Amino acid sequence: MRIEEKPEIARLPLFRDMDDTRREDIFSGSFLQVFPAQLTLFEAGQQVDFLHVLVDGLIELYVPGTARDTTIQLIEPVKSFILAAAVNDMPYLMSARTLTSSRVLLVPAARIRGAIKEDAALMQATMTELALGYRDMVRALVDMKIRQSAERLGNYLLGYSAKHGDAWQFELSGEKRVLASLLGMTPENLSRAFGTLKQHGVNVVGARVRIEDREALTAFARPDSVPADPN
Amino acid sequence: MRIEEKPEIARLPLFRDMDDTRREDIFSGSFLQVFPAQLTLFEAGQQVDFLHVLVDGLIELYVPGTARDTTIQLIEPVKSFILAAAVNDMPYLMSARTLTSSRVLLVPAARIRGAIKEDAALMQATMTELALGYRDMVRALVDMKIRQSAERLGNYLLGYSAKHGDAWQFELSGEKRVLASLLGMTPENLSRAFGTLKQHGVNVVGARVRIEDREALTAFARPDSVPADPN
DNA sequence: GTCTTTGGTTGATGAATATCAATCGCTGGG
DNA sequence: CCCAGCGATTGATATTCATCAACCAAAGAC
Repeated sequence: MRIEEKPEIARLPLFRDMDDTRREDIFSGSFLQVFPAQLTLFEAGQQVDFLHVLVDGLIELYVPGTARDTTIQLIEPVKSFILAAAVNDMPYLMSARTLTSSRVLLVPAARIRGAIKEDAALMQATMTELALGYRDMVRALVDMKIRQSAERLGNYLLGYSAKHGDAWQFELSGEKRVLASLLGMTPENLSRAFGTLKQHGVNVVGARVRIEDREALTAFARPDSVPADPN
Repeated sequence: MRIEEKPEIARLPLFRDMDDTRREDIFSGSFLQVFPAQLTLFEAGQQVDFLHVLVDGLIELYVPGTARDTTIQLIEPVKSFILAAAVNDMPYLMSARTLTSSRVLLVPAARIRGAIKEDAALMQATMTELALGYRDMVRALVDMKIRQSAERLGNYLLGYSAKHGDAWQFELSGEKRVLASLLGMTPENLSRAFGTLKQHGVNVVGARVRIEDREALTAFARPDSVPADPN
């Protein structure tokens, strides 16, 4: 891959501050690949070969369970994922599949590990990313423990809005069943949760969500006092 | 603090592989402090000044909520904690309190950050710790999402056993109400969960737990196929 | 020793969520 | 056009869990 092709990748927090020639070196050993929708990229337990960067599309990270999978994170472009496994050469903890047709940059994990040792800025960025990921998981865990389903949905919508320039209306990406799994509820209860939120300033038609009364929604969902890093 | 005082600290995965003189340098700027039980060490949102290493005692990390706190992790000696916040100079995401009288090594965060830049082994160990912490949180989240309360308790007991040399009997550390909060249930339901586990090979008297039929417990609790890192 | 406190347990009840089943509505195929 | 298929929704019911209240048991105060 040539770096000029994807300046957005170079602008990712992970790669932004590192040495230019070293970044180009990393990218020269990487390749961009297109995957169709509903394709499993890797499975939990497998050996990690690549750090992944989603350039375009939508990816679901999930943990396969005997009865039913549970979604851990939805990855939207442009974002790197499974950094934790890649930098430590640990087996994948989760599986990943495309939800829509996606373009993914595959960066050989060994090359990343090598570059981290050489480049202080990359190392710092890696640690920051790992720490942010950790904090995200703590937030998700607390969310799951202290809030009930409609509140979790409300918080998700507020967070989604905040990540997209405080948009007051937007389209949900992916199927609602995936969102339900991400939020730790059944699809049936997600429907009912949307119903509950109607009384708190949220209007939903199909995948289109309108936050018509942000204040009411905020009062209902009681978001974290310390908001998540938007990145 | 002099390094000879606490060789166990030097043997922690985080510090084990780093340069000896640099480690001594870090420790020379640190100090060991004794805290009584039920003392808050720091609160969520505060500025991070120290990386903490629990030398002796028992620490609870929790997220304060409007209605009720939720316990995220119990720290047993010898173990470092809040590394993620310390290395990135982010505010604490959780609060910490002693559950018993505890001795804690306080390592100035700035000194750790400086040493990481200089010492490749320390850097590698830091990244590994961060990644392991991340994975622990993912596990806890999945546990919360896919298992019900008695199963979570069963898994906790199996994990505790595994961490302590596959002991088939042991004393629970800390109050049961804290364990209940850690496992995301009320104290009442923790009692009932122990009752349920009686039928699956677990005998409990007070804080003493005996796993009398590990196979039955395992069958009931269905632990992760990929077990957690014991460290 | 008895009393008081505190954490734990037990039982009764209600709320939240999952499950099961039926139906709706869109979309693609013929 | 009509129908088959699939995701979403709605309703009825079952399960899990929290809440509220009473009680128990161990530990400390006096």
